Amino acid sequence: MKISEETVLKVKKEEDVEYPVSVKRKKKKEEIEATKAMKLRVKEERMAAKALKIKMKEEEEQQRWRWWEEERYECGIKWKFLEHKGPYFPPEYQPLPDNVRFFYNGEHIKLSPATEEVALFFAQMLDHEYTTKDVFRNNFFKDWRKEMTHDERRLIVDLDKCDFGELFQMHKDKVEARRNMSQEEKQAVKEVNQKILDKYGYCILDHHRERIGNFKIEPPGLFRGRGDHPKQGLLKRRIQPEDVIINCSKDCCIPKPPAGHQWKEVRHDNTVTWLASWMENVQGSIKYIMLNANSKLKGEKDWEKYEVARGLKTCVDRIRSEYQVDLKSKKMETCQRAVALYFIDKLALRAGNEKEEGETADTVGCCSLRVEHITLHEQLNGDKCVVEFDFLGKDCIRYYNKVPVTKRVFKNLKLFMENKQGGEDLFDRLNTTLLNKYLSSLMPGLTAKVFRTYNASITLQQQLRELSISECNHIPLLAEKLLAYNRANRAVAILCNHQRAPPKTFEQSMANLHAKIDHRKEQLALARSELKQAKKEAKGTTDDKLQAVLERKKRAVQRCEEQLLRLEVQATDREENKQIALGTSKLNYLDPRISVAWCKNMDVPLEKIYNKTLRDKFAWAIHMTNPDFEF
DNA sequence: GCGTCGACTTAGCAGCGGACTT
DNA sequence: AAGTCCGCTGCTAAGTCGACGC
Repeated sequence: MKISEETVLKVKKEEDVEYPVSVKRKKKKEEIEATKAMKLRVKEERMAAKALKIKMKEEEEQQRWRWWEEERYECGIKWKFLEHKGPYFPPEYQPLPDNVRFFYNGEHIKLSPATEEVALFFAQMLDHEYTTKDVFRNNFFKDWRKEMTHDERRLIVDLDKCDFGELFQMHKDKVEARRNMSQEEKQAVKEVNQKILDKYGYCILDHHRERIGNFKIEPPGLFRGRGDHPKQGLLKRRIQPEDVIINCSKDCCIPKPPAGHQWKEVRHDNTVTWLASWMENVQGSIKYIMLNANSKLKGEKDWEKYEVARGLKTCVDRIRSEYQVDLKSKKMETCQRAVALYFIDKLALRAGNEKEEGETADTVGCCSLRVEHITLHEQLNGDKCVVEFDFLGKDCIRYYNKVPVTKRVFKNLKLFMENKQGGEDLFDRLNTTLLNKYLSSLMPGLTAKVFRTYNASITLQQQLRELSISECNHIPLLAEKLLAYNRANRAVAILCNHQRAPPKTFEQSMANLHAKIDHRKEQLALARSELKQAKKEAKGTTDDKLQAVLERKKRAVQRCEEQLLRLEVQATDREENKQIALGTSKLNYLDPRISVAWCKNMDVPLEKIYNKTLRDKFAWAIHMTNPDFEF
């Protein structure tokens, strides 16, 4: 500290030394030359980097498999050749050093490796809210005891008497150490990861190298369910090669299991898209290794999904009038089906499959709605026949909405709720199978979720049309066009109830942005007064210098105005987006061709809307879409 | 018909790293 | 050069929906 202060003083002193004017000038000139040269160099480097980027992009584009220009395989066949290296397994557990101790009831206990590993899973989560929940703690403790040796199990009988403090500290230290790694160390880690990716991250599918989505076996740990999950805290077992089924071509180089191990099975099923699978022990479901979203297999399916949704566009009117008629049906099943479909269509609710009680958190969709999830209001805030929805949907995200409905729907709902307790099903004669059977009879491929895709995409298209007509008198800036796009996107996200927790730093970053805006406003005021002054001085003269100054000041004001507008637009966008997640709809619900066509029409670079991942995923749409595309 | 299984899509979040600011 | 911020990516849980077996 002291040294640096002295240095600063010294430097300052040197600056103060009086040189003869000529020397000063020369020095100044040299400095200017040096900075000029440096700026040039930086500029050149940037240009070179840019050129390289463009070249890489072109090369990548050349190599891209244009599967959408090829003929499709016969129904059900997903590939003709598939070769891969099998999944990547997480590293084996490394027992703790002796100086990291576990205490039970104040007494140091050396745990067996298996017990210790599970203890560490818990210790690592101690700063998480999970570990304070009874269900989590009880589940963890139950499963932990299963891993213990006979003696450990006899001794360790109360989780509250366990002291994981040193394990927790070690974990925190490790996180800290990782954060503080030097550039070289970080680089080394990066290279190791790259090697793993190069080896395990790709497969060969019908002569093309395709990226695998999740090529890593999920590491063991404690199950983190969402919401009030009855199984939270249970031990998620370590997966061994003996648990894994490999799927690949008969005539390919069969992946080798890790040394000393064997696969559960190697099969050659080209009617499925997965490369490997295993059974997960917490829920008993099957997990898969599959291809990346930019692959042919995923892309073709995605394209098909949007084509089905577009198919709905041509018959949605017919379907709507049909369920309007069905609302009056005497048959309970038909009547309930009509109301459910009305909700699915109007509110973009999910289908709502039945779930096994006690196995998962208590969430519902349309068909599984219970009486307690809706409240009927004959009159609410000036609207008649209002249905108030309040339930937990997928991922325990709350759906809360007050919706005016038709008299008929309202009357039907009253009927469905008659003589029922809150915990009973609203649609007791309906389930998703029944609903989907009916839907597929109306149009091939039509299911409940198609309505979500259809309504999301059609909403985007309509909103883009409405919002892109500029309300102001100037040519819209890029930022304003993007705000319009985001608003259209947001309308969809709200429809589909795609929420997010407000970012932890939201208030702070908002305040920062407003401070920036205020600063910019001051600058603008200053620029304006300077412009006024310049105008005054230039008035009546033809002095070139003064005219040039005037022009410069004019431009400065304009620049300031634009920057201010850009910041204000950004603030609006961010504020409106506080609790809304745009990503999910962009990724899963919005036909990319709508966005691509809009970008072309509005002269907006696609990169402003889609990041690299999305551009790769939607390469098919980017290639085939003309500006006149209509969903 | 009904329940279960299997395959595949949809979902939010944590952590990381690169861009941007100071 | 260091610090901050924010978008991207990976992760994996949680849905949908058809097939299959009884």
